[in-house]
Amino acid sequence: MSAIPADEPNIAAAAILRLSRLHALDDAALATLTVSARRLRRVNPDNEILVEGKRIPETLLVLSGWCARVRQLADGRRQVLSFLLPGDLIGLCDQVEPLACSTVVALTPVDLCVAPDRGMHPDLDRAYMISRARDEALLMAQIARLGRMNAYERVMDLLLELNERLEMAGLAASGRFAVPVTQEVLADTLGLTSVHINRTLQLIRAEGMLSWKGREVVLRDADAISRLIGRTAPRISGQF
Amino acid sequence: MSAIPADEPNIAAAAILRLSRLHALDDAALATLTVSARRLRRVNPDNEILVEGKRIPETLLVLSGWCARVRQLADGRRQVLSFLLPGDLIGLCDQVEPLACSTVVALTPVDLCVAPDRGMHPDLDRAYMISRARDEALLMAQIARLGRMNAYERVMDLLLELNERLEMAGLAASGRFAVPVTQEVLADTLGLTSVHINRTLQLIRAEGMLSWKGREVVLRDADAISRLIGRTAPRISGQF
DNA sequence: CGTCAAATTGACAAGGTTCAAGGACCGTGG
DNA sequence: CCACGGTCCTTGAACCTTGTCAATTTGACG
Repeated sequence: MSAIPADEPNIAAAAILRLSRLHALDDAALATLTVSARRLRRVNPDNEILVEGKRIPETLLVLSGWCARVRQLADGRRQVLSFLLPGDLIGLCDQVEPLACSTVVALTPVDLCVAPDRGMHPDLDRAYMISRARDEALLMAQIARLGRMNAYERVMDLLLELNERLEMAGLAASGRFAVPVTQEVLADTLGLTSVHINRTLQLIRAEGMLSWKGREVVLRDADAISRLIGRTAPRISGQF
Repeated sequence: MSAIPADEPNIAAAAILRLSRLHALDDAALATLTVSARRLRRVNPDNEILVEGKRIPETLLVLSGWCARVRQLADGRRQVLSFLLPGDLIGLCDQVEPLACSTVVALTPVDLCVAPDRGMHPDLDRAYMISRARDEALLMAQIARLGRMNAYERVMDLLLELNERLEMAGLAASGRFAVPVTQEVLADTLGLTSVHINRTLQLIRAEGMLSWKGREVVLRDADAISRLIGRTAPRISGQF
């Protein structure tokens, strides 16, 4: 969590912070990450990073920007399965000939790098495993949201989740963070229409629990909101 | 896929068939599985096999019966995340101190055994990895169902998925299989009420695509239904 | 035959969608 | 610097899918 050379132009800072919080990384692992992050790849909004059914050439690490795993139905309806934020891994799996089971698309300008291979650093491997477990837990949380929460709860719950995840990457503090996506995307995430997302957000803002100006969100009292909607954050391993 | 001793009292047949279809298993792996399956554990309906947040002592293999991964909201609402069918693994993950991120409950009388440890047979390890990837794909399919399908499509899509999964374990043939759960459970799975599930099933039956007597379901023409609702089955690796 | 859970039905309410239009915002080019 | 164009946000009204509540029927089983 220390040992990141201060002179690095740290595009990777958020990603490294998140990974090192999943599992403490030794200097060698940090160095490898830093080196990997130098070879970065930029992807523009709406460009596909992975395509459903195609081979996964390598595991990628999100350094900055937001991506989404999406599934498209035959008639064009779209469902966002999950957001991929800085520090998240794309295409991580133990398959030999892995096929992507969902398309991954950039929602904002995104900086990626190829994630260091497994088997190089035990610490890094551990962080990968924990990351994968959290991914799965997020999918489950998403199922519960879509299946059993109303619009109000879905929005709140998602915002709380984003707050937690971004906080881990140092991208949120005291309930304040950027949500650089349109209400349309939120709608496709929460199984609602953008019209209804809009109305729900207005209701929440009117209640004063939330401010949302431009792309900046501020949750007034995350704990209170958690209690209000009865949220239980996913727990995977010891600390988190 | 052969080599299962014919004299075994084969409670484990379905599970072994499924696993061997995920990845061909050599005789040693089959033998190990067969031995593991001898020490079986019976769980009665509504009993919890894993509890959210508790440690996962060992990976289990479902031999017979249906289980469900469920998430309970604070006010009692319940969401079934996925069904666990014969041949499915419970608690499979690479964590060192893994915590269950969902409760697993028996829906019917269930026979389980402890799954052979990893690292014993390469074939078995591969089957495990593929199984885990499929699990994840099923979660994603579930998200798309809940987020972007209506009641009619949700029911159809779930039945098609169950047909495919049970077929792989030899428990479904030509669209015929048992669904040993109440409409209440289906409702908790599909994010609907049991009343609405009931009405939707009646509609589907009236259209003649489906018969559902007792706990026996018959899909008249699975391919036609697939096309009708624009279903695309999840693909993970080469064959499946 | 009685009992209990599960399935079914009806009437009504509500949450969310649809469609259509107007307004705010922002980068671009003249 | 301002006008233009596009995307996103916002709003209203009608509509429809699904939920709620409560009662009735069915079916399995002792």
